[in-house]
Amino acid sequence: MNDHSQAVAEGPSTRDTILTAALACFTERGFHGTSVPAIAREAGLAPSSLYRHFESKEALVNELYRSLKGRLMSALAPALQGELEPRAIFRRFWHRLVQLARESPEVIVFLEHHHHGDYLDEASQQLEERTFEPFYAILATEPARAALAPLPPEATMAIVWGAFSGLFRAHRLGHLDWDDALLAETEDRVWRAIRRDESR
Amino acid sequence: MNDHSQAVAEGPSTRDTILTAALACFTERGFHGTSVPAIAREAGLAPSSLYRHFESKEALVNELYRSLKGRLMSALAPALQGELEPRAIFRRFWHRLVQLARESPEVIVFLEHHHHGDYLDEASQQLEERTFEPFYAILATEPARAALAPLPPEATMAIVWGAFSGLFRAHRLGHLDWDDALLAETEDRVWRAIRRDESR
Amino acid sequence: MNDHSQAVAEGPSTRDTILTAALACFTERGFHGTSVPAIAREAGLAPSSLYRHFESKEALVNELYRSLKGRLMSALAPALQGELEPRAIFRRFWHRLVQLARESPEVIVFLEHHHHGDYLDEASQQLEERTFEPFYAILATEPARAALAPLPPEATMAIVWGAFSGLFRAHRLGHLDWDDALLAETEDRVWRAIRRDESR
Amino acid sequence: MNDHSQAVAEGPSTRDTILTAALACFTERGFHGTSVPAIAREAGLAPSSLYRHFESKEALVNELYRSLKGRLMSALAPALQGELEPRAIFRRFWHRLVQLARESPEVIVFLEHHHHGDYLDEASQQLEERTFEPFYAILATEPARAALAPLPPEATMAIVWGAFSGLFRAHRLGHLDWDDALLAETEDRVWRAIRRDESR
DNA sequence: TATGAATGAGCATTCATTCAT
DNA sequence: CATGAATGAATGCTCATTCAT
Repeated sequence: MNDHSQAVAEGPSTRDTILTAALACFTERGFHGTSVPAIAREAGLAPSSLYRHFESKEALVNELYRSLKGRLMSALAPALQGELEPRAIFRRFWHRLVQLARESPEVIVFLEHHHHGDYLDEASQQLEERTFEPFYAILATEPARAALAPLPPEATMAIVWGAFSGLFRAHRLGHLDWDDALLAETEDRVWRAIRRDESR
Repeated sequence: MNDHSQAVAEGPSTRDTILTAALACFTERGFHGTSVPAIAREAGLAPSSLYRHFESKEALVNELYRSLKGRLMSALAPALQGELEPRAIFRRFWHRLVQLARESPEVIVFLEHHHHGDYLDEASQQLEERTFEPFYAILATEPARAALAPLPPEATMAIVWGAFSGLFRAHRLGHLDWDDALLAETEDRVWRAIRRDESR
Repeated sequence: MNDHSQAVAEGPSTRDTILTAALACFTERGFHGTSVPAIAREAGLAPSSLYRHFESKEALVNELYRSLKGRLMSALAPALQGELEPRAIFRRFWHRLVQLARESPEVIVFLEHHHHGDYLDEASQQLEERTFEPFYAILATEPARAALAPLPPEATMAIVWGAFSGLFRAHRLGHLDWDDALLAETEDRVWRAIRRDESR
Repeated sequence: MNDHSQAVAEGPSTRDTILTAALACFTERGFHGTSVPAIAREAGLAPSSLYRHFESKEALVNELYRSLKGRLMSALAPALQGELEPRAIFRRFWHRLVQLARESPEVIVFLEHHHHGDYLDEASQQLEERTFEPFYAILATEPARAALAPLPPEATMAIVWGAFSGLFRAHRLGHLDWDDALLAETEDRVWRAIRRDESR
């Protein structure tokens, strides 16, 4: 059951320690504001040791970026499972998003801070494009078109994500207490922005 | 008419040249990603010459930050002049915002990118808080409370600014053509998000 | 007469100080064995100051290489002026070479040590090819062909330069006192190696 | 016939693999230009594994240096066996040298490149001095003194080795095709440089 | 025997800044 | 006012080496 014969309580791998440290640093100060020694310090390693695990600082952000995009995508994916009625999908989408933001706010902060840096490689940039692909696919379906305002899909997504991001930031800065009531209320509000007028 | 006795066609002051160059650099690569030599190059000066006009790189961002916050604030201020009916205020607010984003997108990009960097001094941070003060004041008035959804003012502002910011970013990335029709449509959409249900 | 109105006794330019320091270091330890801080120390500067004068360590070696190749070439050039009889040319060639080796042995050491390093750029490598061009041209003339052994020109040059280089090295290591007598004797000896048998 | 009881087809020992890899690297880039990881890569080992076989990078060059000096010395030794007439000795000496250069050019390149590096230890440096000892001994004998030009023995050796080295380098760079004819011709030429005038 | 992990020292280079001119 | 020269500090990264496994 374990690759050792004894059930040792293994701590996180060095690699993961570094990723966690890097996430903290990049989130707080951005890519250029974070030095490799700073990450190493946070991880409790010598700077040179980072290079056994990552080829370069750039390779490190990219790895992190992809990993967090992955977490975002898999957090959102279940929103498309179950009842496919637009209103329900949106509700699940918003709830998943808020849940992720509550559990792992650094994921959101990092991703908001790091899209389109020139240090992101091709793979990361392509991933960026693909993040919302399944949702764009849904937006193109007939039921969705019937339920939603006749906006370009990108505009719809921009409003939703933008509103979420604005609320998240206000919460982060302590301006807003994002409790369940507010969560429900804002979800409803954003839905009103994007739904077709006569719809529920 | 001129501060010199002769009517010389003066270009922008060196100081302004530097600010413009710095805006371009900071907007593209962020504070930590921008070096003083890079700004100097953009401004057509020697790096050392910058220090005749600004005490340090930090002083420069702060000055720039305040100047651009000022531009944002004075772009929005007229939204509060004239008819004070909430719907109308919001319409003017949104239109002013989009107009600024069209004319000087760097202002928006810079401000979105640079709030809450640790290089911002006390004055800048206080300015950040005060940006929307007059609008928060309006939100507190009776007519506004009657017209708008019963959200915390910060939530209302977060939704509005967030949606705008999301649309702006999509436009910047070429995902969205933000023409007048879309401007009008999105304005209406965001209004629906924040208005009290039964209101227009 | 001077670019300043006063006849100031100017020391060598910083640039030249660096080149001299670099020559000493590269000669003693080679390119890879010489660190930029070492050169800076030798030049009495901070390491970072080197970069105001040279773009990189590589740019520095290349500059040095070209400069010393130039000194070698202009030391040898006069060997082709005056009487063009092969024996006389060779004598002048050898004397010039030895004179340079006596006055500036580092030039010879450096050039012997640094041809064909992978840090030499295109320009330097082309210069390497051209060093002996005028002498190859002479070797192709009728009088030279008549006076010299029927060897490929490259073989003739290889023997001459090789013998010189061997003697120079022995001298450097203290194995040989290269006085005028030995100079004359070795010149005669090398000539015997390359002359046509029946010639003087 | 084998040091194991079974007739296993053993490849070269790891130690030899390392020496071979190191030879290739040092020959191409010099001591300081070659990193331990580079040697390890060439040898198909992990860098740390080198230290099981050699105490340090310096110990490795020194071992290599001595081994190759040994190969040079034993390649030349037979030149002193058989007929001891100076002309014949020289001919065998030259032929042996060229043969070694053809079979194992890296030996020559390495030795030319690595005499007198400061990383050579006492033992290696003493070996350097002793390389040509038997030939210096011969040069001191009566028959040799009678047959050779009255040059200091070091000068004679310098001319011979230098000429060889020059020809070898020209060959390496592709400037010269060192076939048997040229071999014979150059041998004759160098002999003419060092023989006493009236001798054959 | 071989290796993966780790690290202190060092390297080439850039940066923000100062200062004499 | 503008600059060239200079520099201490720091950056991203590599290296030679050690050690536990």
